[in-house]
Amino acid sequence: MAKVDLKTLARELGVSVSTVSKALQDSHEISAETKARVMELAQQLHYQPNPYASSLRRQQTRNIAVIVPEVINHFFSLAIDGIESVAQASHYHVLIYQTHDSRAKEASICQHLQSGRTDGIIISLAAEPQDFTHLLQMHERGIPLVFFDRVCPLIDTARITTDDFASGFNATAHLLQQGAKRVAYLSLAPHLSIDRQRQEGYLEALRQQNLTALAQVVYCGTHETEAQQAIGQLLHSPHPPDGIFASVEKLALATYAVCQAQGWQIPQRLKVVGFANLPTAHLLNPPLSTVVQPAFAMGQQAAQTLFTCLKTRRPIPAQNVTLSAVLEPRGSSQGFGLGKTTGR
Amino acid sequence: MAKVDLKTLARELGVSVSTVSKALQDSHEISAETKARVMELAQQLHYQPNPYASSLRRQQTRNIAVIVPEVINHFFSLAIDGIESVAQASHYHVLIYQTHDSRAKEASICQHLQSGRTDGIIISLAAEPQDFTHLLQMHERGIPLVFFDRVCPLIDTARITTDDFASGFNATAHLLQQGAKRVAYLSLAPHLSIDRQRQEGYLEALRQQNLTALAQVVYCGTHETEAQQAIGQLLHSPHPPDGIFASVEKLALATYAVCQAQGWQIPQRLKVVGFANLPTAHLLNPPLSTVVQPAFAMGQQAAQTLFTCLKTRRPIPAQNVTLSAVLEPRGSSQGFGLGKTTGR
DNA sequence: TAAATTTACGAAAACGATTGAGTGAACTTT
DNA sequence: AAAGTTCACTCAATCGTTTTCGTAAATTTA
Repeated sequence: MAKVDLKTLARELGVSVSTVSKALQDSHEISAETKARVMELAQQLHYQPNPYASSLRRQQTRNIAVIVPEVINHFFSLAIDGIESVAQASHYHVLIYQTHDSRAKEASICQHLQSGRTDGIIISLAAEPQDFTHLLQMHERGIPLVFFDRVCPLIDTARITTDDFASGFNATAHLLQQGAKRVAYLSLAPHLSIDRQRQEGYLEALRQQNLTALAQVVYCGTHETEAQQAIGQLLHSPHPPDGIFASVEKLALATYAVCQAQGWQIPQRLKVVGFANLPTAHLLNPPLSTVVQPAFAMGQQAAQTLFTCLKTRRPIPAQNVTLSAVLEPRGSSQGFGLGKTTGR
Repeated sequence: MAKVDLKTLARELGVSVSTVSKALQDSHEISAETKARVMELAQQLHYQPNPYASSLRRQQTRNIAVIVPEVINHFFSLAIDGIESVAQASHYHVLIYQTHDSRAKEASICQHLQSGRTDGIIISLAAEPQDFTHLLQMHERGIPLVFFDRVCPLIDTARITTDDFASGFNATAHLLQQGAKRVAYLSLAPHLSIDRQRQEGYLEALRQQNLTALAQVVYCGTHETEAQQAIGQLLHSPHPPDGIFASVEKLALATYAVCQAQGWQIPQRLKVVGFANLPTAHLLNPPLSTVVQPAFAMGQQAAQTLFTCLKTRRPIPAQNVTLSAVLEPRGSSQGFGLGKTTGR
């Protein structure tokens, strides 16, 4: 089948290219009759306007970029799901990029996106120690930017997050309430916005119980094996913890793996709570107590924020949108004789 | 910061636009000295060619589309991971679309992609009963198409799959070997390529043990709650199974959920094997025996196939690439006194 | 040294859609 | 009925690159 463009339609109908173009955009300068004729032929020949010609002329692409550490993380794939849903409804197209938590990759991706390939960017930062020049550069170029979850504090734009401090506090308080005395905090990358805030919440919960002296923050990094090593060492330290608050899903699972390998009973010997969006949390052995972020809604929110600004051609306002995460207590943090936690 | 295009560079350097363009492409018609001057200024001003102008002229976009049922399925997110990795290395950009298993959405997405927004498409089909006209239309228009996992048998192009028949056979044989007598097959959508083949394998395994009479195929659909209902009914039928082979991850998890809710012990009362790419399979209660597909490699393979054809501007050859899935036996299918299955 | 070739660049026409300005004809208005 | 409006189009420039063709000058060849 040959390609069909405006010229094709125009020739076929015996009118000019501009008439066809305007008719398809329902312009008032075109008569109802002509519009109908144009529309019909367009339908019949399955005419689709070339988005690149259109982009070039209009200076907008209807593409957005989504940059995340990795798509195989349930939190991020849920967020992408949310973004994609809104995008499809708003007739935007979603480009996906992964940083694998590398700053260099993140920077390189941003570099490429300076070209105008997208109308805006939704990003959750890589864990690797950062300078933010690549982001600042984009911001200065006026490329609309929306952060979610792992945000950049230096750039004044929209930021969609959850209440990490409160979640950190609640998770830790819950562990203490269930009878844990020595709760350790597993950190992914200490300079990451979410990590810092969750850690602050954790520390505050300890402080309120005068347990600050027992605080223990363990840096685990982004690599599975390193994380397991760090956790293994923690369990074999002179004063091992009896509770663990994992700041991210990966670390909660690493804890399970280490405990399984070394025969530590959860929750008898070690109570565990972790941030996680696992669909299998309640099927684990034991069911994992989680802090669940509304990842899908965050994605939707981020996309919505971006699209409304794009539509009105206004720059993104510097606003923080905070959704709440919920603590779902399950078997992995269950204390004994101290009241119940629901099973599910 | 003002936008910088070829004209800017040309003006600044006192040469023509075409010279700059050619210099940046390292054309032989430009002297080494001029090239150097152009390159330097381009670097300095962070020049990025406008991809849409370029696409328009060159008739290729360096975008590809990936259409999957949903990104929050570990199999698909792993595949996307693989695709994105190859794409980034090959300087392609990846557009993501979800069908949520709806034929209408799939058709609508395909309709939009006729516009030339992408150079090619990688797709895994929606589960909903299909006619394939939207796919045939794209194929006729000459849009390069690569299928993975859920393929379309009617279109002669590249198909990346796993050996579903063998996997179905092995999974079923394993259940029988572990002592199950009555193995049921949980089907997602009977007209789906993968479902049919896995079912064939299942039936063949029963046949070899003269158990064809006990075959039981249960259609569960794509909805979580419907699936759980169907499974619940199965367990309460006059002759309930003592083994279940779930054709997809979702159904394996639904089985767990139903068993947990109704107190059926796995594997004592019901042995379970399912296709799954869960990172938590070994942490479930009990650990889930899985058929694991090399999702990442499949994604890579699909992308690689597409890119090499795009590069050589040849149409996609009609080839089937079959990778093998591996059966990982765990606690959920463990028999007693009939030999061991490894733990992990 | 005249002719042929190479070198290094510029002019201009695409790619396909959008859009402001221009244009006859039909229709109002006074 | 002359002047002004509206209607329904067409013309042509434009978006930023790419690429073919043309052409002076420099270089090589006969």
